[in-house]
Amino acid sequence: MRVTIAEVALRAQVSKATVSRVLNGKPDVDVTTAERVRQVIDEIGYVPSARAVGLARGRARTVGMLAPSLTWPWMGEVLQGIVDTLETEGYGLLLYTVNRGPDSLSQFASHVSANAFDGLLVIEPPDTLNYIATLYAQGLPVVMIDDRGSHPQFPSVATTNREGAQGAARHLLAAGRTKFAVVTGPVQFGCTRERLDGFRDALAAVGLSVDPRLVVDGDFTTDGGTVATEKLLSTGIPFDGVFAHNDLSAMGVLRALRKAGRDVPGDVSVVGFDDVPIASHAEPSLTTVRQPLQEMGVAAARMLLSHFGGEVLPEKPLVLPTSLVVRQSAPQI
Amino acid sequence: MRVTIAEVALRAQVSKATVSRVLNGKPDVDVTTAERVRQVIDEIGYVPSARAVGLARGRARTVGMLAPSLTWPWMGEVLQGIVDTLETEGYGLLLYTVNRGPDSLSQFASHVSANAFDGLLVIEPPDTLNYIATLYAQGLPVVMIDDRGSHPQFPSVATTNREGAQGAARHLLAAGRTKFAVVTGPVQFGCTRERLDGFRDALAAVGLSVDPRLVVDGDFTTDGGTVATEKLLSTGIPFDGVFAHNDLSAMGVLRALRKAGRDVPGDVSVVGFDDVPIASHAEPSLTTVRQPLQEMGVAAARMLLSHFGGEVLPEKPLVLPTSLVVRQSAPQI
DNA sequence: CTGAAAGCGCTTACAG
DNA sequence: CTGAAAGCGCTTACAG
Repeated sequence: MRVTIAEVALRAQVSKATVSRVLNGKPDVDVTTAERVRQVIDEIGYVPSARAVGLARGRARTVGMLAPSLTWPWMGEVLQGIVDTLETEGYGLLLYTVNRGPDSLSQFASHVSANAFDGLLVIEPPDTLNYIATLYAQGLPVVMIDDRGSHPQFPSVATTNREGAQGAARHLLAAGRTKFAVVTGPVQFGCTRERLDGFRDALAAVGLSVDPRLVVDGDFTTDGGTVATEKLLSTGIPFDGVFAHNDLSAMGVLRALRKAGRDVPGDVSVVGFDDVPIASHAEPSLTTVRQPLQEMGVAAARMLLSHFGGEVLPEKPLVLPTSLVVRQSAPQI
Repeated sequence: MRVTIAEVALRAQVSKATVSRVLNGKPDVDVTTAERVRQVIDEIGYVPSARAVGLARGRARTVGMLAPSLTWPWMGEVLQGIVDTLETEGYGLLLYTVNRGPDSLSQFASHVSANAFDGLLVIEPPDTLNYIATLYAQGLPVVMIDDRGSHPQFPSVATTNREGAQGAARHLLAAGRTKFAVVTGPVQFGCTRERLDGFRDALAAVGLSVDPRLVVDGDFTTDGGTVATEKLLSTGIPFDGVFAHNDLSAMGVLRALRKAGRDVPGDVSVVGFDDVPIASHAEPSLTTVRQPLQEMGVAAARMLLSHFGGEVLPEKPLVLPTSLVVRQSAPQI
């Protein structure tokens, strides 16, 4: 049988209200009474029912997390940051992915309506930005981890795509590279434009530019990176530095260059973006612009928690800086 | 303001009890009454409060998941299998990791006591087997995803470590390899023993064996694999096939062999275990024993769900078969 | 400082 | 077939 607050009240010879006060650290409880209640609680190992507390208070002390996929190489980092942060405050994390077609999303929607969680953390599943915006407008606290430069109209945590790309360009320049190629991310992503712009900006600052024929669309996959590189090679235009918009693409770039007999970094330097675990295991290991994924998860979770604590959610995105991780594919000179 | 069952009852001109009956598909409701209630529900978009339903019924329709780390390369696969399965049945997943020291676990314990979830899925965090066993003994439905051959005294899903290792051995034999080395997993793990035994068994069946000096302890990390391989090479004993007990180790093996000037698979064939995403991106790509991670997650979740449906949890582990994935590091001959 | 009572939003015997 | 009432296990004004 479950131990309830009534049992505690009975044994401590007080009312349930007083037990509740002690439990929640309310003021105006006699010190000795409080002590007695605490003893009883320890003795019988009482823990309040999460559901009953939630129902009475109207809050679940639970956060929902919406993620398009759990198998992406960097998702674990973000999740880990989130879970660690929430657990510290005693909050639970309800995990949703919506990759089982249309009724998948409607099921999620019903959990929202059922008030299953107090706030939502989201990594944008395809084509759900409007939906999320609606939820936010309806009063659900939402913080998005903006991995693709969507710049939503609600609170979010992002990273410095532009500055990160600038850093990549400067690093390649410092290594003496002058002829650049770019394998982009999906064109519809904001981060793709930002990374491209940043890269070009830094080159322009020293009077250089990227030959438009050496900017090839990728799709953030390894195979896409391979195909893109084959296209680059087939132009016959020489290049000695490649900036891939994510690490998976960069892996494909490495593979294609190897197949073509180009030495990395001897003939060509390669820089990726993300710093997923694979990056350090690549051959050669990958120089890349590190996204602070775990920190972004932590920041998003903190934002939501402090909102529950009474603070307003910031309108502007919280932007955490990238950093360049130098490895063999584009070594320091 | 939240729409409640009372509102529906009022508009449909019935009692809350009747609305509840319609909601839960109970028999003995007049067809036209039921229809009227359903219309009102649709009209005002009523969704029952998860907390209130949970409190009244004593069940949360939520499953807890305890995982030691979310950043392991294969964790995403397992999680994805679990979440997909639970979502299909409308169950939520509460995610816990307990890697913030001792109070981390006690916080989890209090969520257990608070009845925050109806059942627990677990990938064993270090030294928690007894604790989990206690929870199961106290009546919490538990299913463990046994990734390390712990063979717990409660329901679990596992894979064929022994047979998988046998397959690795046979594959190497078929490729004409005769002198074998092994980089093991942590010695205290059951799966390490099973993989070692299986490998030896298959060799013994054709009258071969592994030189004991060529069996080196690894620790399931890439660096551990590198160190182990350097030890193997320093023995001066020739070998032409390496079986690493997981893929991360195998990556380290590849790296060390490359550094030592040994060609893979020309001089040495290498086989790993797991088939994590990195495996296909290794250079050369890694032949490995595939663990059906996502399927194991699905199976564990299904087991729990059918238990909620009234079935008893099976005492024996559910064992899903491994399969050999042949890539360049140990090609088919 | 403390208790009785109402309320959170449902479900479930019990009557009819 | 349907409703009134009690109950799930808490919290929170309201009195005193």
